[in-house]
Amino acid sequence: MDDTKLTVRAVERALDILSAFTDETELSLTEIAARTQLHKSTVHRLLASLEGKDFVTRNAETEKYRLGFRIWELAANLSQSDDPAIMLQPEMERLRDSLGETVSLYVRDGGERIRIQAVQSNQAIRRVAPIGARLPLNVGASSKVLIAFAESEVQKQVLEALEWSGAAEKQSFVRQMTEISRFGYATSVEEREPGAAAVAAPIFNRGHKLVAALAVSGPSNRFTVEKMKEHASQIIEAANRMGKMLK
Amino acid sequence: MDDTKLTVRAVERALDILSAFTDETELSLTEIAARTQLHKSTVHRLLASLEGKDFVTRNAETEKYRLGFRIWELAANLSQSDDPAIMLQPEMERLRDSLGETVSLYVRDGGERIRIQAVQSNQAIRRVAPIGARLPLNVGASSKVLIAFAESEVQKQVLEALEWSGAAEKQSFVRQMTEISRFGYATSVEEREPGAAAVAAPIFNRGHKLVAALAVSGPSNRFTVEKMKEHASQIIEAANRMGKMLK
DNA sequence: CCATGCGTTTCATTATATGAAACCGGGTTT
DNA sequence: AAACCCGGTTTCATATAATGAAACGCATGG
Repeated sequence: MDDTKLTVRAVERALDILSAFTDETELSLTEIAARTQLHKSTVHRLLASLEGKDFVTRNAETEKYRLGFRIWELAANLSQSDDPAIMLQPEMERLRDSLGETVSLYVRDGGERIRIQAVQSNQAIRRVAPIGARLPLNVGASSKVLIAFAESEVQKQVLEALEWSGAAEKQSFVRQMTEISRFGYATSVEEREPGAAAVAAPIFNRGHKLVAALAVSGPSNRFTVEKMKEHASQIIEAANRMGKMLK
Repeated sequence: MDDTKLTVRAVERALDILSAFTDETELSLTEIAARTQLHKSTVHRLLASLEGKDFVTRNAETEKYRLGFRIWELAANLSQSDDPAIMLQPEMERLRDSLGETVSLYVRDGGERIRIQAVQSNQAIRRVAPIGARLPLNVGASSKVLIAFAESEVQKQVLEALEWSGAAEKQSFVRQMTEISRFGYATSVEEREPGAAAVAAPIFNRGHKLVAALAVSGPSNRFTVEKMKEHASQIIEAANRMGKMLK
């Protein structure tokens, strides 16, 4: 076992303990021990350290542990961050590393969608589209998302833009939209570019307003429909997390 | 050196690193090392652990470290807490342990103030007042705070209630109010109870609305005017932190 | 009164965190 | 270019410090 550890086990364990509080707001020592698969004694010591630094406190009534005020302090100094494109980048990289495909971020600007951030897949064959690119809003997974979750007014506009096309087209369009808003994500296969496929999910800010679409895209032979469905929930989760960062 | 350590040093250090981000949103490894008085190598290992668990990430541009999304996750699950009296209790205990005096929390209800939470000094001689007690709004440090930082309408009401008293009284009252709102805290010595003194600071929620007054009180011989002034900033800080927890 | 469950403490044993020093890469200066 | 500096990263010998089994204290309640 020489897979050189460049991390500190005790710290990782302590952080696991903190992470346990994503599910529950209050946990007893033994509950924590159970969740983290650590021995009581260890958890106790770790909790003592966390409590000493005010990362957790005990509810004097229930004797259980909960997150301490230091988390607030950190979170406070955190939300005032600046450029969303930069803020969201780390999370996008996480997703890229997890799925191995290019991840992009789009916003809607009138009848266009603009690619405001991207982290490239590091695989040999990959989709490329420059940051800042202005793309049509009528094709592509992210476009659909940006429409399906937009205010109804925007949707009306888009529908009117379809004026020239047949009633069947319109109907299909409407059905697609309802489906997307139902499942929470959209897919596209070779819509804008031959050989390219993508999944996209909406990003809502803390005020529940649609602000962007998060898209994962790759070559359609590698990025099959099954794979896309398989990854959808993960992408949606990432989008949710990202949304929480935006006010 | 047998002062039994029931804490884990590595963890404490890691938490110190996290705490460093209360001041700055972005720090480089060496900056952190300087602040925490730890050796580069150690910081590096600790940061690797923190990064692995997504408590910090690196801004891909600047190569510097910043807080990771796990902090958001935690903070998110944190803010939905329920009863302010319970939420704020740990922070009040901190203050009590630091100053050694009884800490109370008051809200205004019409022409009264209500004590909604308290953590007692553990010293022999101590001020006592039961939770839920409804007290007059015209005397006491916390009363003054609850008036001085209230909407002007409330202040007008209180002033009208002083109708019967002389113009000099009124003027003195107004001057006191402006002073309090200027310095951010109020004091009282033997106003409501002989032998008792108190300092109070306002608690504003995240919407900058006055929601409560935080008071520290003790016997006036022990809790002198000098001591009160000395502790004022600490009390104000605690009140600020507590306010951040309330939406 | 004895079981049960939880938090806390002790303690020997060894894994494991530590920090000095060396290393690496990329800028900047000479 | 060579030399230098300055971040970040890795290595490695050392003893420090984290570990977990077990025991303890202390409630609660069967």
